[in-house]
Amino acid sequence: MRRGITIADVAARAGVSPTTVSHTLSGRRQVSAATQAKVQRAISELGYRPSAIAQSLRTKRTQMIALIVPDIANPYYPAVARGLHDAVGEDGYYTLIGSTDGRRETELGFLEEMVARSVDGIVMFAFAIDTADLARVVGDRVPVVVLADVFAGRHDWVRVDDAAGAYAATRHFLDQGISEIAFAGGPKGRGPGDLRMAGYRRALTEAGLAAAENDIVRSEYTTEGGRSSVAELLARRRPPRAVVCANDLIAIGALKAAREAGIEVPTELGVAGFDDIDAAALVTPALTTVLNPAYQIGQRCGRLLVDRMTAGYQGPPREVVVPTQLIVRASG
Amino acid sequence: MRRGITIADVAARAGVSPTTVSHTLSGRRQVSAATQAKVQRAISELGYRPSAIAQSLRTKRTQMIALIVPDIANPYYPAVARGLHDAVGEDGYYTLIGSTDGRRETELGFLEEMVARSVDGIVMFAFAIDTADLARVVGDRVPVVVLADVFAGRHDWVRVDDAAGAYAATRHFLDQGISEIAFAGGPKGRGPGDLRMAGYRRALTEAGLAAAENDIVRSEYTTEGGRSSVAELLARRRPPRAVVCANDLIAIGALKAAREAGIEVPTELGVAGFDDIDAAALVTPALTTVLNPAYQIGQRCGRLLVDRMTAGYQGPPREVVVPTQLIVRASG
DNA sequence: CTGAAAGCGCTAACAA
DNA sequence: TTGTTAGCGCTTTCAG
Repeated sequence: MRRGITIADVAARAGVSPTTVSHTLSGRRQVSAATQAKVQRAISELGYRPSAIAQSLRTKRTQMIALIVPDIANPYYPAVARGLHDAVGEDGYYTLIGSTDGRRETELGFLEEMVARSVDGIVMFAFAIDTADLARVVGDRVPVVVLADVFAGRHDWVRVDDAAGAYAATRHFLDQGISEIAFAGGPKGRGPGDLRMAGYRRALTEAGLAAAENDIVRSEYTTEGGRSSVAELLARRRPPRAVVCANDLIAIGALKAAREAGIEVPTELGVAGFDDIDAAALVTPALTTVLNPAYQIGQRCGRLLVDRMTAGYQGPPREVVVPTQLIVRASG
Repeated sequence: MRRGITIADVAARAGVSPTTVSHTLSGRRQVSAATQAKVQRAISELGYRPSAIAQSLRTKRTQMIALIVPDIANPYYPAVARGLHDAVGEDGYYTLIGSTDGRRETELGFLEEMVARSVDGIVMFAFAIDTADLARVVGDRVPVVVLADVFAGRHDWVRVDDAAGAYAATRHFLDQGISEIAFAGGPKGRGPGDLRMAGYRRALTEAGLAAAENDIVRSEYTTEGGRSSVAELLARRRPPRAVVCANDLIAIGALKAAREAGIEVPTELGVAGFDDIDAAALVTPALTTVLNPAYQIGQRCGRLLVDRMTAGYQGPPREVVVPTQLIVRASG
């Protein structure tokens, strides 16, 4: 590993001061064309690249954004990461990613580390920490965009309209004249399942149908969870004609349960999912689902952050709600 | 944004020198228990966090690793990212991620940027650059692990055993007494399809069967590509009894083509994929495929890099071949 | 066991 | 239009 070339080396070679080299590079003050040429020549002859570290120490800006997610291997988050990447890339920001597994200690540790590294902004999918934690660890040192309702009103916040999405899916069945509609949710109080259930409930109520507690089953957000909870639903004396699911994996489990019970989808049972993961379009029958636009969410996070970082915006916390969209396929 | 607390503040408060604070933190020299206590108290009273930037400027180490991939939203790469993340995390390294879309200019730009930011190591899925580019931009400043055969022998290199995987899938059909086996590949010369085809060929040859050029179709690495190329195969007078596909998306397209042609899988047509993406287990029938262990690949990259970065290894470039594994499901 | 001082590579007052 | 100088916050000789 050879020693690097510094701005002083370039200055010496070009016969100017380091200041002038710095300014030719940044354009933050006038430099005569002749001098610029000399400097540029020295730079390319030496193969000089400024040290981002030294720049950061001086300017207090690192041009780095931290993205903190529970699991980067879960396909939802890479899509967010890509949206963020694309949104901030043109402003010269890069993304530092960490997976926390949704564990409190890891979430806190990662936040501390990111603050120590002076990232210019943080996008955080917080599962286990609260406002007090965030205030203590980050304070007002770094702008944060959160994706969790516990921080509502205290930080910029981006979310998908979960309730409206599930509402649309439920309406979709109602509009087909189906009224026996069940909901296959996630574990109580964890993840977005409850918000989605609220949308389902509202659609039924508006249609003059009471959502019986009986029509709601719960499981983990997995294929196996959906399979077993929906199997139970289908084994009843009066099984539902349709089931709205809290996410696509549960819905794929529902398809499996129907197949095992000899029930045909969509003629005997309509199935709707939520998220539109890649697999949704690939299963048989292809899944009707609610698009959860991860890419857009990442973009919006990026824009909120860039606004704060460039001081283009300094007002109170904003809430951005990204709309969902019903994607009708073969399952309902 | 309030001004940060520096090591000098802590030193002042604890009544010691910055040197001593530094050493209590790093443990790089003996500090008396009493002094340590004073320093720790001052640190927690002030909420001091050392600046990673200043540390990096001094020590020339950033504890950051760059991961450069064509598309972080493609589910294969996040799994690699997670493996890398987990492998280097315990050594205190964090991962900076960039998506290049496989474009030469973007790949080069990203590399330059990472060198300027003094990352301690680079993991690169190179699609468009060559050894000369890498030598010019990175030189010997930063250890690089590549995942592309054009750099063979010049950098540490990790790859999956593509040929062996496809060989195993082909053998799987041969062992069932099936000898009319086709191959649905990717575009010629792009991606791992050709290596996988070589494994397919070898299995046939070893079984005393000539692989006719006729038994090979090509398409993009997509579901639609697989659907159309396999549809053509199935429309022939003597359609194959099995098809080995260059990746899972093509294989899922093959399932679709069979369904459309009224051909039953696996009884009339066996289908095998490659990669074992999440969707492979979810389609109907579930896909028999070759596990491409992205997570492990990420881990191995991480370990190679950590070895280099900590100077635990300084020898010639190494080549790590990660084994594949046939996963038999319902499609063949 | 502890401290003083130098300097990593850069930028931004301030001065010419 | 350009240069001089003083740090940014830390680690590490070197010297007690």
